[in-house]
Amino acid sequence: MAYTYEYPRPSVTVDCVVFGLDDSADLRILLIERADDPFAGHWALPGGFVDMGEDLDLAAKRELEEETGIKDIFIEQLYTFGAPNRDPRGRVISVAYYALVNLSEHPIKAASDARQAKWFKISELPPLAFDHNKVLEMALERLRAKVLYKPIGFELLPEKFTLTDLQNLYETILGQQLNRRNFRSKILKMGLLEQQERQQNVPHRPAYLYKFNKEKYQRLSERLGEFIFEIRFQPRETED
Amino acid sequence: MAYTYEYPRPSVTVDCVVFGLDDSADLRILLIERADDPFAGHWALPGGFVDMGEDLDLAAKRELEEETGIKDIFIEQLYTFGAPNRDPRGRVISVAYYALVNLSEHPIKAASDARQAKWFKISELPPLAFDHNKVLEMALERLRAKVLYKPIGFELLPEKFTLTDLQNLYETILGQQLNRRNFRSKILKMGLLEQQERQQNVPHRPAYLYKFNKEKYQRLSERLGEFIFEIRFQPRETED
DNA sequence: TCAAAAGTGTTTAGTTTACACCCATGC
DNA sequence: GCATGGGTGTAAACTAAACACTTTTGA
Repeated sequence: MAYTYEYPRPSVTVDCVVFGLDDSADLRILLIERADDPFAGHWALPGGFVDMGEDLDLAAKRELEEETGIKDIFIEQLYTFGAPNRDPRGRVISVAYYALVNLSEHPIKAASDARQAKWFKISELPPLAFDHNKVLEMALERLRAKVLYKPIGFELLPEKFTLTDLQNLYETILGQQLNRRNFRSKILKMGLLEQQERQQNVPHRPAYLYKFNKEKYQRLSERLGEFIFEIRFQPRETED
Repeated sequence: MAYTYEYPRPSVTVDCVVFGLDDSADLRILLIERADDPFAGHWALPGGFVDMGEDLDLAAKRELEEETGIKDIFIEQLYTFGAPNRDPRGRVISVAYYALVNLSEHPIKAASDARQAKWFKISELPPLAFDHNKVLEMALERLRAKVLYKPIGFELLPEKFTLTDLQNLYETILGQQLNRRNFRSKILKMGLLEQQERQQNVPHRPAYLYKFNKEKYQRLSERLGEFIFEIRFQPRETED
């Protein structure tokens, strides 16, 4: 069956930049190996064509699940890329999303269509298909900026985590070391973390686990607007 | 001439939320009256179909100029709206932009195709065509959030402005009164404003005019990252 | 001389930074 | 008992908020 229109139309795709944190608190990105041309054999962001009648967000979630088995995660629209020649097949406009996932609780499955999916360290990325390097770049920027004023970092951690886990997360994403004492004070003073039981079986003093109280955050942010959650550390300027 | 594809394709449009400040520092939005169905006679955001081979940003700028005569302004992608039934003509995905313009220096021209364009006060908006109310809502949110940490407010002012103009702008956008003394200290301490000559012919003590030094801002923000420019006033919490 | 807005100094409270010592556990 | 991270108290520097008086101009 064919579809005919009076004016030419672009294709529309969705692409997802999926971030995860590995055991050593390194940031990773989920990529799939393309089976077909263009860019067969290259690594690319998971994604695909939007169905007619399908909402964009749903298309992003569907493609992600089809290609990697991952579902029920934090996902948000990033930006729409529409440079005329970004796809050699013709005019393809891509609505990009970024997603945050807890690596340990969302193992990737073999993709249904035999394309393999793999977590790459941010520091060891292969060259990507299409303009996906640019998309990824922008997603990283967004993540770094947003993590400073929205509590989205928790999406990368399991439900219960230690303050050290959380600090490692911020240090990884922001690419800077933070003072332990001050980090803890700042985070706890917000009153959004709930202390749980202690860790078990660690070869050192066991840390308390914490849960992020999302409901409380949402209640407060409705009442108070932005910046209930703000993590920022500006080292004091040293004299020249 | 007709275009035939193997799979159905959506149409892609761009829509622009254009903000301006009027003489009494009220925020206004530029709307056009639709000539044709759907929503003939209704007010809508300026916008239209993206040409094949045309970059999205360019499409937004082109449509804006065609419909309102406005060009060479600050414009940035906002969000892509793609709910399956947002347009009665079929599947239409709209990449929304928002723009900031200095109302006095960019008068609107009669639109080429006789549709009229008009500046509406934010508080006196008509019901809009399609999902444009939602788009506008999101643009406002973005503007309110972004003005706190990026110096985009200056785009709404003429090149030279008084500190009172600037303060009025922030009070309008944020919807809250600010302390004059603290506002001035904060803004001037950043070192990004350059004092010019004084106002003339005002029936009170003439204020100094200032220019925003964009180059200096860009240099600093490259070196120092986010938050060189930060306007925030949090009234101290009162005891209950 | 009056109205209207411009411009500034200072106190106080609160926050952020920087720093160093003790604690609990498994091996 | 020792290695490993966990946990905390506090002084000093800085920043933000709140407040009220003086200045300059045109009418």
